[in-house]
Amino acid sequence: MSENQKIKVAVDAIVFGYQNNQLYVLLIQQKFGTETSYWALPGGLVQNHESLFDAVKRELKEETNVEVNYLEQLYTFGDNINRDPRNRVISVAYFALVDSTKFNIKADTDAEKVQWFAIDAIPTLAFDHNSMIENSINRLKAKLSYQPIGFDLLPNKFLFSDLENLYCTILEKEIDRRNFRKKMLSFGIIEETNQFSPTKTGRPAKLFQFNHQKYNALISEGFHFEIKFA
Amino acid sequence: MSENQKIKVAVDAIVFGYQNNQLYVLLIQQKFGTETSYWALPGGLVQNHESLFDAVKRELKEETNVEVNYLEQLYTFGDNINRDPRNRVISVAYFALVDSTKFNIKADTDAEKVQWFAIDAIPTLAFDHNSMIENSINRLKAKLSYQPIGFDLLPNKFLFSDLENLYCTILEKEIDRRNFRKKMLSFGIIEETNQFSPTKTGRPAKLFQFNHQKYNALISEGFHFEIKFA
DNA sequence: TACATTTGTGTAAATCTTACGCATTAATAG
DNA sequence: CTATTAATGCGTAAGATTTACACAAATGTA
Repeated sequence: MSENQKIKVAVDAIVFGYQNNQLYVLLIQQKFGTETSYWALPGGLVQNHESLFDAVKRELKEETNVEVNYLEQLYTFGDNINRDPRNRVISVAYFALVDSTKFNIKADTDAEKVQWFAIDAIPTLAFDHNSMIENSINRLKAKLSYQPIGFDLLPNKFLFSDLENLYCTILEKEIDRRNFRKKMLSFGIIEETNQFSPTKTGRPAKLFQFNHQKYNALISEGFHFEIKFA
Repeated sequence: MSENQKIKVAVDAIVFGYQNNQLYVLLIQQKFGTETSYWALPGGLVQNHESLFDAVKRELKEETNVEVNYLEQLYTFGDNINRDPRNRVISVAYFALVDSTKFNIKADTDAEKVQWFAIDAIPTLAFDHNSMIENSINRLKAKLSYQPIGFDLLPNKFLFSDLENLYCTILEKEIDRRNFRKKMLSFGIIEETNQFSPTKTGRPAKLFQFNHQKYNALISEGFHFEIKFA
């Protein structure tokens, strides 16, 4: 029983972005390794004296040049003991949300290519990365209803219609515009700016922004965000 | 950067039980290791060709003689790189719910002692196990409202008043008995048996049971359990 | 036989959710 | 410069859910 443990620990990041009414995932193609011909999630082995959290952030920066807004541990994949053909590797997956318009993704040290993939056009990936993504989409969907994380996918200032579309798109549901707006505003965590958007057509729209402080204050009073749809 | 990775992978189990209107956690005292004087969560290193899930179940069985009802991955603790003074160890924590009346806990191969501790009387534990427990209590509280997992802490057949007390105790809230019952029954996942309880005093109470099949059927139709309190 | 104790049940008020349509603003085309 | 198009912004009534609340029924015990 006490043979030496030879399990490797990796981290992987599922980074979501949102643009043009579509949800995207950030993928890379590795320079080295056994599966260089497949696209894969950014990630890699954890260093001996590095926290898991730091490891994901490092890998992301190194491989894609992205720095994240919202990062959360998703799940540790370690039940399929052959998930990586080289060694026994368990992977701690993190999921992240970013404003994808803000980044200049570029393949760096360890990656050959980096690219945003629309989530309904993801190819077959290395290892078990497809199922990791599945998994995190479910988490994202669930969280969207009970934590105000949609904002992390949007620019700082956004249109109400963008926010609404984001919810529609990700949850794959129709939403009543009036009820959505009423509910969202009722929390008091979104404030209007006095800027207007450069819309292409139709009545110009106010830009709104999420008020983190207000939200944190509410949270500490026991407030619980929740938004649902028919 | 590419020095050999020397990180060990462990699993730990936070096993909850419920008795006498109190929530309990199962703890052991280790026979070997650096922290034999502290109580600790059952757990240990994962074997090379064993899934994480199998590892927890094995450790639990070996150390405490408990086999679980409900087992779920909680979180992977790996940010505090000195959490175990011997080596860099990351631990994948699982949380479990059992009907504690059903088990005959006994210290086995690797454990010196095993004991249920009421959660408001937990001593200072080995490693970062206190915070793991904190963490899982929060998860338990949250889950209780949106998954019917309370039943896993109770015997197969239970009194409505037990179920109610369980919710009160864990959530630390007052609950209106009538509304609770009405709501719970409205889901149609609990059925009454025709047995009555051996209560010590007062009107005898019907025994109820959770109908797993019914619940699964509902789930696959998109049903979402949810029970909240003022 | 009355008392203590616990189970079992219904209803009205208040709150939250849903459904739904029209006026406003600006750009564009005629 | 006027009419058209496209999007924003707003309110109300009906329905559903949640909350608050009290008394009768069944048993054991003194």
